[in-house]
Amino acid sequence: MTGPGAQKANPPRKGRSRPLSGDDVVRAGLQLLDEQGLAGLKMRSLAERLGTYPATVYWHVGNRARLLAQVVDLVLEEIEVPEAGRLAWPDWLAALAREYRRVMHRHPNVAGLVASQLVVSPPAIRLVETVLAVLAEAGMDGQALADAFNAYAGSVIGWVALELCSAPADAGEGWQDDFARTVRSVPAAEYPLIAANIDHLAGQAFALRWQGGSQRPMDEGFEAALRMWIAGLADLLPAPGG
Amino acid sequence: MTGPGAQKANPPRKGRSRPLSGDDVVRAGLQLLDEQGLAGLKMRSLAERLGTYPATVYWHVGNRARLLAQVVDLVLEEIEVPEAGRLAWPDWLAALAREYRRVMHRHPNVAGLVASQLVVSPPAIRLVETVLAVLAEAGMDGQALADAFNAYAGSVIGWVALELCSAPADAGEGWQDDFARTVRSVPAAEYPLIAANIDHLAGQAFALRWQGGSQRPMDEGFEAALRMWIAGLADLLPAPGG
DNA sequence: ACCTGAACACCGTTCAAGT
DNA sequence: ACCTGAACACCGTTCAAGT
Repeated sequence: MTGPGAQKANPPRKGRSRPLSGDDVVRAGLQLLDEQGLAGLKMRSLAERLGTYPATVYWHVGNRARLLAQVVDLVLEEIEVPEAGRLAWPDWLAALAREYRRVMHRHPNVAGLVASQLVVSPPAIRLVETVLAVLAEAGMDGQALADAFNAYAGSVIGWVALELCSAPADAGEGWQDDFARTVRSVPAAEYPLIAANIDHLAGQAFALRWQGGSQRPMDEGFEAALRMWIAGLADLLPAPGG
Repeated sequence: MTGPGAQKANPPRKGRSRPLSGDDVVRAGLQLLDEQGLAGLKMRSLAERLGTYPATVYWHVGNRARLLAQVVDLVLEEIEVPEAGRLAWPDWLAALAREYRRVMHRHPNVAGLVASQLVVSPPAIRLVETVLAVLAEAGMDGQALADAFNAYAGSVIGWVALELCSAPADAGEGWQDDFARTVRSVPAAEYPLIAANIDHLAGQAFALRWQGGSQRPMDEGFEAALRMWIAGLADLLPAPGG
């Protein structure tokens, strides 16, 4: 009765010769995350997209939390680490930060996951080692090295996660316009500096914008933050004469 | 049959004279979030704790997303802004960052929410104004002011969110020990710098730790990051001669 | 080893009705 | 205005069984 030509592909079925692999599932999960957001990445939807049943997805990835961790790893592997030795350490750290941000902008919904999970995974560890190598070359060592790494990594990852946060799913149509109006009409008496600089702040500053960084990238803001981090790192270096 | 003395308070009922207010609900929501985590903050649990029905909670706060936003605001209001004019701008910015972190450590599960939501709310805007005032006093203006604000705020909020991220709920008992062992035994051939500095990194550096900042605060790491941010901000200032 | 088919428990949300 | 009682839709997860 359920003959060929199922137009809607509603019953899970698909021309597949090779059996499904864990990698297939994770890759499809990333696609779904990119297209539909974190809430849209449902085990059921994923199964449907793969032409199987939920239990099959579970067989391959364990559960949703593990799937998300693997998706994060997949994205971290997209990061192309700058060549060592060709750049001075400030330029190298800047280049890696830009590359990290570039990859996260390709997968905006992953940025928050990186920041919210306690990831200890091969792709992450590999990145750590390369950053440590550069900081060590700059003259860092021991506790200072660890501190500098945490300061740099935490700033970059955290800042980009903040940039790429998204609007509440709850929000209706006119929501953005409403907020834009609200922000643009803050009372100058109460908030003189916001009012005086409103053209540089409205829609562009944290807590005063109504679009995530995916809709409206904060390119100049990131470059300024990058200058700040790099200049500040130089300050953490042991005195040259030391 | 269901006489008095319901020992378990299982059926929602509670001695309450005053009707429930929206604030009551939000405050109870924060309590639940602090005690049980984000996944534990369920509309049903919240209703039970308040001695009512889920629909009552919805009547007061709309839906879960709006509840979370209000909880964030409640926490932001705990922040005690340092007095203006008594501190030089670098010290004032450092004091505010420490105070922000202190409040977030009181409510570790809120730190990630601040970073993941596009909040535009009165408590947030008030904080923005005070930071802008200090940056302006330091000599910032216009686009540079906005950039410096974003660099500072994004770094502080992002870094603390990263520090306070939590372990996957999925993790079993021996999970932390397993990870500790894995990290402590990274092959020195592949990861020479991690191996060489393992005592300063294991359990303390991003991507190499197995506890969130709530279990193991990164006090020194934060102070180092703070030095980096402040020193870097000075670098963003217009030249004194300008 | 890999997949099917169906079910369970649970949670956000809503609705009609009460006071 | 504020609350009750019950229901709906949906989603993560599991289980027994197939090949």
